[in-house]
Amino acid sequence: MNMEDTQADTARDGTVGDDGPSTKPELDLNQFLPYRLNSLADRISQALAQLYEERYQLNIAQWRVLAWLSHCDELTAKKVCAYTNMDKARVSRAIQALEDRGLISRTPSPRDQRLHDLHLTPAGQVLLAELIPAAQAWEAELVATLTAGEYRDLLNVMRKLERQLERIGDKG
Amino acid sequence: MNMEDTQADTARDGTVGDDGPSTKPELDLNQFLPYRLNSLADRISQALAQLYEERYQLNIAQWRVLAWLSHCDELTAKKVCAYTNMDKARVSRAIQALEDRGLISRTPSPRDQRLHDLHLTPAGQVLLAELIPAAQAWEAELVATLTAGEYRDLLNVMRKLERQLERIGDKG
DNA sequence: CGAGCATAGTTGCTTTTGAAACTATATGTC
DNA sequence: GACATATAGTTTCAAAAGCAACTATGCTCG
Repeated sequence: MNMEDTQADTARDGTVGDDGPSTKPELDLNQFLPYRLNSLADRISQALAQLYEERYQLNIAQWRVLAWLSHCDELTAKKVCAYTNMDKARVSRAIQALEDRGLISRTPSPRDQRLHDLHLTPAGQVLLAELIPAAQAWEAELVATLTAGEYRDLLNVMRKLERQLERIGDKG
Repeated sequence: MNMEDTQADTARDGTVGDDGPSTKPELDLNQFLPYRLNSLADRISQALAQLYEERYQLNIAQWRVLAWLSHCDELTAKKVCAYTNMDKARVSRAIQALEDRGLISRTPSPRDQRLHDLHLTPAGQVLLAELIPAAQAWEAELVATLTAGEYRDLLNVMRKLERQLERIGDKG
């Protein structure tokens, strides 16, 4: 943070002549949305993780499986992959860990033996009955300084970015 | 997505009597800001990464070091850690890789032999002269659907969240 | 000055992750 | 019905990441 004696910045307007005609490109990551968004999301994730990591020994993949299970009545590993954009190996390991701990059960689907239907066990339900309100309370505190309008606009803008991202990704 | 024959959902309003008085807590991750933000940031990062990974064989840590170097005249590994919230081992390895490729130089600071001042080599400058405009163009396309106001508001809200995050983190 | 503490950066080690190979089940075609 | 192909999920293996120990330098206070 000690910037008082950085003098090269005086050339920022490109008026220095001896370095060629094209102004040197600079990227201020603090003004660069992908970086800022990633940084913010990282910090939020890390802070929230304390809720489920320390208190319940869950990693983020396990937490996500449980959260999806809390409001999906039929869930498979495949669906978790699709919903969360996580690798199937990662999901597989998360599910296995949760099963080993007795938090979820895994039954082969009668319709298709390749699929395994996931369900919360009573123990899992108990855990979530504690964890979900805590997570919601934490989120409420996080957004406490936002007005209702700001919160709504934020979600709208995020939706816009998601759509635009798909559009960009499609055409390359 | 095939939900037409999931019948357990009929109990969603908590009117089922035999499962206790407290309504089952559900967490819809799609309405949960930490998840949504993380998901969006992940997708953006991943899409952007194609710019510097495929074309320039840079990973995200290396890209960040270069980007900071593009507008910091004095940079050390320590500062990169502070700015980017990355682990110092990760930063150290990124710096080493960049030096091995001749994109940056690393000179012990004359003031303090523990510090190493980082600088772009000409080769590094050439690379950035290509990469930075490409990254900025990509970002511009990403935010193309946002109005100026939406963009400004987004950054403002992100700043608010960052500040609130620190406040929450401080008190636990 | 010198002993003890702090700091910048590197290295070693363990865990986590992701890509790809693999298993087992299902489907489609002839 | 048999063969080719697709899909869900697991396992294996190599690369990446994080923690902690370590090195080297600098600082503080007696």
